[in-house]
Amino acid sequence: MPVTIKDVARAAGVSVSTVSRALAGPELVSPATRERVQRAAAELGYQPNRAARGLITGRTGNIGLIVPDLANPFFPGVVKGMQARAREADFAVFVADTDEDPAVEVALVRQLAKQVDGMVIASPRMSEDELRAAATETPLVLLNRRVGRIPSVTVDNVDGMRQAVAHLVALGHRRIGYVEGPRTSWANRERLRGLRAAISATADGGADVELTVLGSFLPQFEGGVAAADLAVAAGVTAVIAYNDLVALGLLNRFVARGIDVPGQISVIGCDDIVAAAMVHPPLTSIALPKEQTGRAGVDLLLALLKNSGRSAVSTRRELPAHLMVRRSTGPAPTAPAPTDLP
Amino acid sequence: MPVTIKDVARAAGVSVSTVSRALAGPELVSPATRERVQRAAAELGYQPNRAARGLITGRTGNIGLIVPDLANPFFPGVVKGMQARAREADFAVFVADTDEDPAVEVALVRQLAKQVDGMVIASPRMSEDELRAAATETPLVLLNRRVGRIPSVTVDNVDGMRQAVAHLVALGHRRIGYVEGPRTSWANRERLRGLRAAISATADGGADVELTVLGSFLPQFEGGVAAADLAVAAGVTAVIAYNDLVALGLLNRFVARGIDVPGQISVIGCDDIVAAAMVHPPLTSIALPKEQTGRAGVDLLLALLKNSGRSAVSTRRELPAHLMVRRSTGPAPTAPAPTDLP
DNA sequence: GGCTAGTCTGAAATCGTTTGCACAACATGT
DNA sequence: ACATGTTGTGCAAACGATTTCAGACTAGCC
Repeated sequence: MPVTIKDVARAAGVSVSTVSRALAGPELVSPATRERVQRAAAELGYQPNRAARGLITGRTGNIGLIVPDLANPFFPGVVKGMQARAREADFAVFVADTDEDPAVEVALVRQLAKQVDGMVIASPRMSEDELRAAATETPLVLLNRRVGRIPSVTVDNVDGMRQAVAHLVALGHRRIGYVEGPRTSWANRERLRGLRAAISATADGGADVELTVLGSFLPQFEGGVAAADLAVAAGVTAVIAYNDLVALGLLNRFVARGIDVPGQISVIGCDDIVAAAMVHPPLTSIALPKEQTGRAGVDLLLALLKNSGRSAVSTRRELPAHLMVRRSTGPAPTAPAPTDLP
Repeated sequence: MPVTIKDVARAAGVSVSTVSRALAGPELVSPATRERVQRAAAELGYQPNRAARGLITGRTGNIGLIVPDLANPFFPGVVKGMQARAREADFAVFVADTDEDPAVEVALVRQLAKQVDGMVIASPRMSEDELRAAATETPLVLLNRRVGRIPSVTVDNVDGMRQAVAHLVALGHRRIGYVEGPRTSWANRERLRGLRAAISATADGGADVELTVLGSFLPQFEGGVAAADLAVAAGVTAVIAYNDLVALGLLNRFVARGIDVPGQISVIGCDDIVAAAMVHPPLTSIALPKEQTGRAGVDLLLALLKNSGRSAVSTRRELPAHLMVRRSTGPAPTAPAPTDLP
């Protein structure tokens, strides 16, 4: 029932090899036959059988994406970007979710590797060695993380933090808290580094800005809820959270305790997930270009596949972050720090 | 480099046919050789080449999932469920996002159909005829929608609404609003139907409960923001929204206008997305079993594939909904309706 | 012991495509 | 005219599995 290359060959009055060539490399056949073949193929609605092609070329036409948790609103954006770009290049995308479990992650990479030409993996959890090992087995692009010479797409966390700090300092904040995510997270370390750099880059060399690091906490809503009280106890006037989920947890707990945001304490998140704009007050957040991250990941992977293993020309992409200022940040309170509140 | 069936055959001292049989149907070979072959396969780490298998069997081992918008937090849950169930059955899942565009949807179904053995589609937008047509071309399971005899997984929206109405009525509410989603959405019609049924099922036959239908609105945050003022103007004491995104929009606008929730007006959403529990006040919502929906979708599809087209035994699954009561609903205000407020 | 039935196994065909090789046709340079 | 390239095309061999068919062997029965 399905139309094969033979049908096209018969219809065009040529051999199957000619059909194959006419459709693959336009240079390999005469213009006349190419035309004839292409018309025949179009008329019959011919679609090459991917299994057959894959069998001989050794390629699947698929790429894999591994994310720790699809329910984290950061990732759907990335998936969308990947989809779009992959479709343009006639690739299909397998998405796999590891439920934040590094063991599952490793197993999944193994399993998926057989079914795809390469994979993009957003994995804060896997160890560097495991990643390096995986990278030797299959073309690999890392998202939001750098390990050795493995191609990666990252966001300029340091600059994002610079913007956040500049914003807070301009508002008069001098006692800033940072709620850490998982210590093993590359992004977490990077953000902390950026934070410190940003502070020492302020007007007075950062002398009068005090940074309190809290954590680490789970990168989820509950983590933020748990961290909120510590932030209050620490007497900071502004908190920057590892990500938006944590920031929402903070916000939630502050409201529950009757602490005014941003009147008494300002909150900044990271990722700019959709929910950030939906809460009250709307959350100021460091926006990461999610879709672009996905697209760039595919781009790098495609380049990698083209060079079939040798390191691509541009093996790293760093994307800009930018601060979305909303209502959860405001002037620092002049009154005593919220320590002595209910 | 990769280990093929030949390698296993050589290692086990048998022919490739025997290896194939030993691994596929344990009954087809003698226990002794089966044992030998299986050990050899395990030792070599043999993984059958899916392209080769697909070429001869005509199956890909993949299934497709089409969703309107991955950024809608309802879907990641569904994806997770599908993933999990599909992996158990040794299938891989292609996920495609249509950006809420019915045209893209149709094109995508066509394209994807060639690459998968069947697909699960959550499509409020495609027309019934298009869906019927698609169903003849490839095994298909519908999510949250029923069309003719196409297998489907739905949630008991009617019962969900019954619970919501019972909850509100018990709290003393008599003037209830419903914010409609897209009129073309099957789920929207179903929910409205359930709502009406639930009201006429109340103690007094629904005589003193008044339902105001508002809309329709986009099934997104902005839709809720837009609907909020209408709800206030209509003088209802409780609003049920088409989904949680809309409900969050309502909540947001109410807070912005200084209207107390649930003091002056109660809000109920639908879907129970993660963000529902993260806002203030936490949103009462009709929870749909997202992961289970995904799993059930795969189950039905697998059954469909086994019967290779003929209608499966159980061609429909209806899953229960249940109301998650949180803080956005409370006793109806005894004071005059909020109409005459700022 | 010979015939039949049953159980296991292997050889070979097959799926639809790509690609190395050979060959034909024709143009080019001498 | 002949060797030499160049260009376009077809034949046939892969790729790695499944599956049909037939053969080998064992066992059972008269």
